[in-house]
Amino acid sequence: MRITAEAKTVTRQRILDAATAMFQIDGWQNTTTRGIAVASGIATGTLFNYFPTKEAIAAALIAEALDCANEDFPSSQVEENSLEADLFTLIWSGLGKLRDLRKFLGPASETIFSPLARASPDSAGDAIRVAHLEMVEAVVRSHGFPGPRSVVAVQLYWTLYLGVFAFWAADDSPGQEDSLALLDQSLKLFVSTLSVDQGKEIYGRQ
Amino acid sequence: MRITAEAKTVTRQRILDAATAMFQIDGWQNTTTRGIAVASGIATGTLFNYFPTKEAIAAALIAEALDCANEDFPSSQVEENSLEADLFTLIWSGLGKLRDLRKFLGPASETIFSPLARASPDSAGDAIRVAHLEMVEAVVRSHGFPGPRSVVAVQLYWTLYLGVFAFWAADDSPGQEDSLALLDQSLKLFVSTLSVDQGKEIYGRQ
DNA sequence: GGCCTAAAGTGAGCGTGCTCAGTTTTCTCT
DNA sequence: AGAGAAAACTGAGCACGCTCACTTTAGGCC
Repeated sequence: MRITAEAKTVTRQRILDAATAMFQIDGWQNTTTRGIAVASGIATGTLFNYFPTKEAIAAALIAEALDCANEDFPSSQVEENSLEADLFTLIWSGLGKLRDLRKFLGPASETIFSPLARASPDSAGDAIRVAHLEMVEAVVRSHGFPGPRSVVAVQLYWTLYLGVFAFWAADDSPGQEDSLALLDQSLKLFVSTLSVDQGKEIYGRQ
Repeated sequence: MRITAEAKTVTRQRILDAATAMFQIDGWQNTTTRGIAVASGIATGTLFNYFPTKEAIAAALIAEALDCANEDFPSSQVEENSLEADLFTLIWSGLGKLRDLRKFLGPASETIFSPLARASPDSAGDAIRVAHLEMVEAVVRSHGFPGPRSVVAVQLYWTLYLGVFAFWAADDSPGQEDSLALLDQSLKLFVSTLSVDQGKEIYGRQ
């Protein structure tokens, strides 16, 4: 069964490669599962032996890129960095890895990441969300904040992250500077809620 | 053409009524456009003379409810209220009007509101977003903050609002108290960014 | 090699959301 | 009222994502 297993990973990769190319050229909507299957040299049905849904294909591409960024992260961590700076590095490098996929990420992610429709908790994007939140949790703890966060705090973080993600995916400002500003702002807000959670009403407004 | 026009509004309402019932009973996914058409006593094709997409039907229901809340709002405004309190009233009463639709709002809104997929700017949910943002803009101005907001500020608000909306739609805590907490927190954050805008004049008026 | 089991692959077919050429109804004008 | 134009309605049909009963192939065992 060794040869078969190898063949499967090869086929899987052929699917991902074909999908990447087709998504980039024709966009998310115009790329059909039939098309991906043909381009990968397999039948339609076979495609769904590898990925349960069309979204799962995109999710696999995204997960791969973000995992790569997550692995890079610890080495780029510097002790003196603030929590904000560390989170910034983590998130921005993640987005960097996704740059090639950016053009079709918006439409594709709609179904994958949407915080709405929690009805299907085992969806394709759930693993990505959990993995990312674990990374963030680790970073937050490493800066001396107590864990685990409350439901509200986690929800707030994920909301802000998705907002940045969505904005970045469609951001055509030079160097994505608008996205940088939004990320900066969003992280400030998130970090400030952590202080409130701790019980210190540090967070002053007005 | 007067009779026809009346007949059209009647039919339109029959569609909306049938859709509401079916969405509530069978859920968003299990309700088909064919089914709605039959229940409304029209052909499938005719349904799409009234609403361009399935999402547009749900969007119409949502828009109706929110418009209703928007109309109620000015009367419930008290001069001494803080900006935060006013926004809270506006948003919470909007969600209140949506209570009946709550069960299927999540799945339906996914496609309607997703901040991702900005590719189709004339989508069904766009009008709702614009209308809501105008209301918020008006409230913010009435409290002495300068408008119009920067792209980043607006994006941030909409992100937070969607986060609250999504959480609320799936929130089964008694009295939706978790949603209340999240909304409270989110509004604090948003208001604080307005202050920052004013102070540093980075993202401020144009 | 010659079986046998299970894994892998297949593609016709199902149920969607949505379209559009053709039909029916409604309104206008004389 | 009758004819013509415009508006509204119709449902067969398309393309899609996905399924599943079936066929083909691979690997272990004698």
